[in-house]
Amino acid sequence: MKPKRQSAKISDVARVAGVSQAAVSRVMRGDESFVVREETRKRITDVARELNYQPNPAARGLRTSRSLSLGIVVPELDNPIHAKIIIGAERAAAERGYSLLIAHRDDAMQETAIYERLVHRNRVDGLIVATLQDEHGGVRALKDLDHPFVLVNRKARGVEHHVVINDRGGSKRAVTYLAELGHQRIAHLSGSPVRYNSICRLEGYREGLLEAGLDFDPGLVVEAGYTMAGGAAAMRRLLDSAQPRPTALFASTLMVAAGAMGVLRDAGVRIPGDMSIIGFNDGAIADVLAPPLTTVRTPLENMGYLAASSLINHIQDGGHFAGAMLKDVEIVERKSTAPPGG
Amino acid sequence: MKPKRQSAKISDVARVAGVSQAAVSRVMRGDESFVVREETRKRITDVARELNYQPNPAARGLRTSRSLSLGIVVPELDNPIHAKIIIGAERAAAERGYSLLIAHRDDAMQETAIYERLVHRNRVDGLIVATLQDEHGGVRALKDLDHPFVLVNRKARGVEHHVVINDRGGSKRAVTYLAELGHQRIAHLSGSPVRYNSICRLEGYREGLLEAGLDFDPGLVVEAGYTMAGGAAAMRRLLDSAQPRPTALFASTLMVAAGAMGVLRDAGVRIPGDMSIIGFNDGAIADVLAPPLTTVRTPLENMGYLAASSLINHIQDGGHFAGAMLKDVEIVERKSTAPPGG
DNA sequence: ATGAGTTGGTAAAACGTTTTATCAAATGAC
DNA sequence: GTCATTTGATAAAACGTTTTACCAACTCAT
Repeated sequence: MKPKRQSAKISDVARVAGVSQAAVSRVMRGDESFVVREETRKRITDVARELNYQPNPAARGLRTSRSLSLGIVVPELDNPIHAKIIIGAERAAAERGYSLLIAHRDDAMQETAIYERLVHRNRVDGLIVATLQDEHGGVRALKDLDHPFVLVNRKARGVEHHVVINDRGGSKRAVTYLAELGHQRIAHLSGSPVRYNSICRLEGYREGLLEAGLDFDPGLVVEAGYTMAGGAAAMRRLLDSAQPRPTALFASTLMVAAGAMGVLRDAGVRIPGDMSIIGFNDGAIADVLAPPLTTVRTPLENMGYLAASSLINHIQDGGHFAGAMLKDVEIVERKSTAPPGG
Repeated sequence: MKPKRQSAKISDVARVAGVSQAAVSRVMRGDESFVVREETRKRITDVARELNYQPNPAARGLRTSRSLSLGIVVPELDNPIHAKIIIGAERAAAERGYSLLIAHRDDAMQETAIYERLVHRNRVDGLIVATLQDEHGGVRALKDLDHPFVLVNRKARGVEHHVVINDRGGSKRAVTYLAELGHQRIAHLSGSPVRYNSICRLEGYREGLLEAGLDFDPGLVVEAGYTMAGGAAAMRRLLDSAQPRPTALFASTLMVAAGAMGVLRDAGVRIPGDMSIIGFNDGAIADVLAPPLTTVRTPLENMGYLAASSLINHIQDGGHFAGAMLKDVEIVERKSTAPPGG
C-alpha cells in the first residue's frame, strides 16, 4: 500500500476541487486577504490532503524570489560547541518551515567566498554566521552582500544583529563560585586576547575578583589559546612563575582545562585538593575528565535557536533586531572543585 | 567599490553579448553537443563573468526538476562521529556543486517523517542517511520514497547502496594489538546486540581472539550500550563476575571506554598496569582521558565523503553503486595499553 | 430600477531557466 | 547552378507557483 508518490501540482488540486489555481494557492498559504466560503476552503484542503499536495519549492521560489532556506557557516563542525548551535538553529528553522543549508569552513577557504556562494549561488534568504573568524574582512564582506545575516556567539563593531551567550557574566559566576569556596588566589587560563569571547571571559574574571574583594594579579592570567596543548603549556608556565601558587583555576575552554589537568596530574598537584578547576561551557568532555570537571553551563542550543528565529523574523517582517544576550548561566558541580586544601 | 549585486539573468548576458539566451545557457553549462564558434563562446563567458552571472537555482530547478541539493539526516549531531561524517559529506557535495541540507533527528521524531519531508517538501535530489535507527521501518520508508539514497555507517538487508567503515577488521586489529602485547584474557564491552556496528565489532573481536589462538569466553563480553554510564555499569559487572580477571579490554566506543576507566580508577585498578584498554573510533575525547586512550582510528570523514560522492554519481549517471567498505584502520597508541603487568 | 458595495471567485502574466524544434548562411558535391 | 550537409545559431514552449487585475452575481439603500 505504497502511498501515491507522483507529486500533485496545484492545477491537479484545482481541477479536482473544481476551483481555480489561484483559489488553491491562496487557501493553501492561508492568505488572510482572500475571502472564501468555508465550504470551498474545506473542499480545497481536503483535496490537497487527498492528493498529498506539496508546493514545489523551485516554482514558488522562482515566483517569490525566496528560497525558504538559511545558510549556516561554521568552522570546526566537530567542535561540540558549534554542533549545539547548529542543533538549535535547525530546530528553529524547521519550526518555521525553513531549511538549513550547512557550509563547513575549513581553514583553507576564504570565509568571504563562502558567504558569497551561499547568498549568490544558493540564494539563501539569510545567513547565520556561527563564529566569524576575521572580524574586519568578514564583517565587511557580510555587509557588502547586503543580505540578512546574524552573528552568533560573536559580536562585531557595526553589526547589530547578533546573539551571544553571557560570557562575561558566566565567567564572573565561575570566579564567584570559587571565591565562595574560600579561594583567594584564582588563576585564569585565557583564550586569544583578540577574540570576542575570550575578552569577555577575561572581563568577567576580573569583575568576579573585584566583587569578591580579591586583587587582580596579572601574573595569574596566562594565554592558553583553545587547544589541549595550549592549556598544558599555559599551565606549566603558571606553575613555574606564580608565587605563591594559586589554589584555583578558571579555564576558558574545556580542552584548555583538560590540558591543564594533565600537567597538574604529572606534577603531582591533586585536584581538587591542591587546585580547584572550573571550565567554561559544558559538554560531554567534562564528564570524562579525571576528576570530572565542574563547569559553567551556557545555553548554546538556545543561542542557535534564537539566532535562526530572529533572523527569520527579520526576513519576514523586515523588523529590526537589537541583538540579544542569553543571560542564563549555571554552575554544574562535579568533582574538580572544593574548598582550598581539599 | 562595492561589487555589483543585482543578480544578472541569462537574458542580460544574452543581450550584452549579442546572442540568444539559448546560446548563453548552453555555453555556461558546458553543453558538449552544442557547437559554437570559439569567439562566440569567449564573448559569452566574458560577459557572464563581467556581469557576475549566477544561474538562478529556482528557475533551473523548476525546469530540470533537480534541486542540486542533498539531504543528510543525522541523529545526535553533537556526537563527533556524526560531525566527521557530515564534514566529509559536505566537502564532497561542495566539490560537485551540490549543497547539503541538514536535518537533525531528535528522539521525538519519526525518522520516516524526516525522510518524507526532505524528499517531498524540500525536493532534495538524494538522501544521506547517517545512521538508520529502525532498520525495518526505516528501510521500508526509504524504499517507498523511491528516491536515491545512501546508508552511511550502517548496512541493512535489501539495501545495496551503503558506505561503512571496517568495524570488523578494526576490532580484530584492536584485539590482535592487545594479544601481541601479550594479553591472554581480553574482555569486550559491546554495544547493542541488534545494531549493525556493534555486531561487526563483536565479530571482529572473536576473529581476533581466534587468530591469536585465544579462547572465546562469553563471560568476558558484556553489553555496555553507547554511554558513559553504560560503560561504567558494564565494567562493574565485569569486575564482579570475571574470574580470573581480564588484563585487557576492548571498548566499542570512546564514551564506553571513559565510563569503564572511571570505574577502574575507583576500584584501584591501574591503567595500563593492571588493565590495558583500547577503544573503537578515534576522537578528541581519547586525548583527555587519564591516561590518554589508545584507539583504533577509522576514516569517518572519508566515509561521509564517499557516501555523498557516490550518491551524486548515482543521481547523475543512474549508475549502480555496489556499496563500499573503507578498509583502513590504524592503531593510535597512547598511554592506556601496555604488556600485561605493566 | 439603478448604482454602490460586497462576496466569491477567475484568467493570465510573470518569475529565469532549459530544451525542442527550427532555421539561415556557408560549404561542398554533383 | 542546384541540392544536400554542416555550422552556428535562434524562437518559443515548457516547468509550477504567486499575484495582479478583473469580473459576475448578489444585496441593499435609494
